[in-house]
Parts: sequence; C-alpha cells; structure tokens
Amino acid sequence: MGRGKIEIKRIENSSNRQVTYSKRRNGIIKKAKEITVLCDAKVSLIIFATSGKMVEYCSPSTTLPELLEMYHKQSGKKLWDPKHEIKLRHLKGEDLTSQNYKELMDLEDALENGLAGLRDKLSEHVDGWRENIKELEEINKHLSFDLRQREMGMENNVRELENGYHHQSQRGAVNNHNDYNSQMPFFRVQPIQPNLQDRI
Amino acid sequence: MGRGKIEIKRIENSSNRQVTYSKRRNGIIKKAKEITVLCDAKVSLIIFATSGKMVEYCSPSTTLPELLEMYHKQSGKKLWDPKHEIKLRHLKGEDLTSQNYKELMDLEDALENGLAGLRDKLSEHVDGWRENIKELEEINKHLSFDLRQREMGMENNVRELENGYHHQSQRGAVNNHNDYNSQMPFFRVQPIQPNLQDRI
DNA sequence: AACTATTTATAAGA
DNA sequence: TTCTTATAAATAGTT
Repeated sequence: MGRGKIEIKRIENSSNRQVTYSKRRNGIIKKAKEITVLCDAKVSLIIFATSGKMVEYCSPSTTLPELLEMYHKQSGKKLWDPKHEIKLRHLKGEDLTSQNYKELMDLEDALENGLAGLRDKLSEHVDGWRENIKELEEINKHLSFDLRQREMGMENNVRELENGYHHQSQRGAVNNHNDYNSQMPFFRVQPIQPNLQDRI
Repeated sequence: MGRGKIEIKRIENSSNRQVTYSKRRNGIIKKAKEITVLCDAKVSLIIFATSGKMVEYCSPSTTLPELLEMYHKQSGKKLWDPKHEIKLRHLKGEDLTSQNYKELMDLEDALENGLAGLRDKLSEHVDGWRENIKELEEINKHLSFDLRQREMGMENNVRELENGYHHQSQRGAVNNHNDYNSQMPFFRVQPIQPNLQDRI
C-alpha cells in the first residue's frame, strides 16, 4: 500500500528500513489498540527494533504478567530460559541419577527466574538436608553394624555358656532386655525410601 | 476500511464482533510477520479473544522467553506476580522458627514467580527430605536404645558369669567383635545438626 | 516530517 | 465460516 508494491523481504537500505519500521510499528500498535476496543480482546504486543529499542502495547483491561500467566496456562509453554551457571551444579557427579538431576535443574531454572538471592538459600537448604540424611545414614550403618557384632558376640557367649556350663538363666536374661526389639522386627540400614537418591 | 467507516468503540453485536475479531486478528498477525521480515524486528504478539482463546505470534529469530528477558532488562518491570496460596503453607505451625518460615515463604514467592509446575516438585522434595530425616532419626533412636539395652544385658551376663564362675575368656570374646566401636567412640542420637529443625 | 498515489485491510452483504 | 466488493486505512516512494 503505497506508491508501489513491495516484496515482503528484508529492506536492505538501512535508512529506508528504519523509516518503514517506524511507520509500520505505529500501524501495528494502532491496530492492536483498535482490536482491543472493538472486540474486547486482550493484547500484548512487544516490538524490538534492530537497534534493541523496545516498544510495548498491552491492553488496558489487563497487565502483562496476567497475560503471561494466561498464556502459560493455555499453552503450557515455558516462559523462562534456563541458562545461568549456579552453585547447585556441584551436585552433578554425585549420587544423582540424570533424571533427578534434571529435576533439580528445573528447580534451578525456576529459581533463576525468580529472585536471584533465593538461589543460595535453596542451595543451603538442599545441602543441609543432603548432609543430614547422609550423616544419619552413616550413623545408622554404624549402629546396625555394631549391634550385629554384639549380637554375634553375645550368641557366642551364650553358646559357650550353654555348652560349657549348661546354665539356663542366661537365655532369659538376654531376651528380657529386648522389649523394644519386639516392636522393631527389622532394622533397615539402607535409606528408608528406596528412591532416596532419586529425590535429591 | 470497508463498505463504511466505523467508530472505534466496542462492537455491541456479538456476531459482528466475532467476525471483526477474526479478520483483524489475522490482519495484525500478518502485519507482525511483515515488519519482522522487512525490518529485522523482533516481535511478540499475544491476543486473547473474549472467549479466552489465545493466538500468538513470535518472530522466528527469537523466542518468547528471550524477548521477555530483553523486555525485563529494558523496562525493569516485573513479569510475575506473587500471589497464589500453595502447598508449602502446610509447613506453618510445625517446627519452624518464624525466621526460617519466612525464608521458606520467600522461597515460595520465588517459585511463584517461576513456573507454576515447579511448586509441587519442590514441595515433594521438601516433604521427602523431611520424612527421610525423621525416619532416620527414629531408627537411630531405636538402634541406640536397643544397643544400650543389650549392653546392659551383656554386662549383667558377664557380671553373673564372673561372679558365678570366674570364667575370664568371655570378656575378650565380647570386645573382639567390636572393631567398629573403636572408630566410633560415640553415637549421636539427636539430629546431627543442632539447628536441623531450623533448616526445615 | 508531509504528501499522495497505490496497495492493502476490512465492513457489510451474500 | 468464506467470498465478494466497495471503501477506508495504511503506507512506499517522493519532496
């Protein structure tokens, strides 16, 4: 629409391109306003010139965050790019399956997109929890190991006693101390949740 | 531009409005594509009909997340509102200090601002870790209790043996099984990190 | 930035 | 919806 028809392809002459850009940019924004009013539509329009300069239009009935939320709900598309390197990366190469590493990275992405300062806090939480779990597991192992050793030792004692002296009362003594044991038929030494590693 | 001039105001006739919407929507998208090609512009255009149905255009040279990041950098405007209630609230009233609860709430806000789907994942992580820690602590208590009971029982045995029979070899038998014990002078039954509750 | 010949978008009708 | 077409609006090239 103008003195001559033009092909829709990049305008090579830089100043022509600039002029056309500014005319058409205004045109589109006007159209956006019109459809908003005429048809009750909600519109978000963001335009960047090659120079990087941005202009924006958002229908007055709403806000960009609101539209983006609607966009996300409807399309399911991610609105944030994962990209920065962060502290949580050090978790890689430890006992993480790649799938759960991915989950963490997703989490990382979410945090990236949120407030930057939150990153370190989460990282601390994660590390703290991981450490707690590991230490508790370690202690569990030690306790269980020790308990088994003592059981073995005690059985030996009792066996020797029985064999050597046929003294019956010891048996009862051993069992009577074990009130708790009857409520705890089995000690799990491994992580309680089989997918513990998976969750971290 | 048509058979007659129209005022730019809401079209009251619903079916006319719908027709106009769909024509103009196509028109704007075409314009957006054209300015993209002609002028090397980057464009994001999101349009919602009154029905809620959305159409979108984004210039092929980029992605919406990229544009939103540029938008954010250039305008400084927030693109995400913190607002929804989420699952993490259930943590309130448990063993949280108000300070650390606040931290979690901050974290929640960050997640709010990220992808909605991330919320549940984090919540699961948190719950999973909390459970793991609690279960491990529980088992720790059981193991320690049991161990102490057995120690007491064993001491009784040994004492009875010694008193009754003066048989020395049993003592050695008990200690020899305990290689591990020498490396573990003390079992902590309480959470390793004193501020464990604080961190959760 | 203004002008204007032309192209393009589209309102109304079918 | 889609097509048709008269007309309004946008804009390419010019000044």
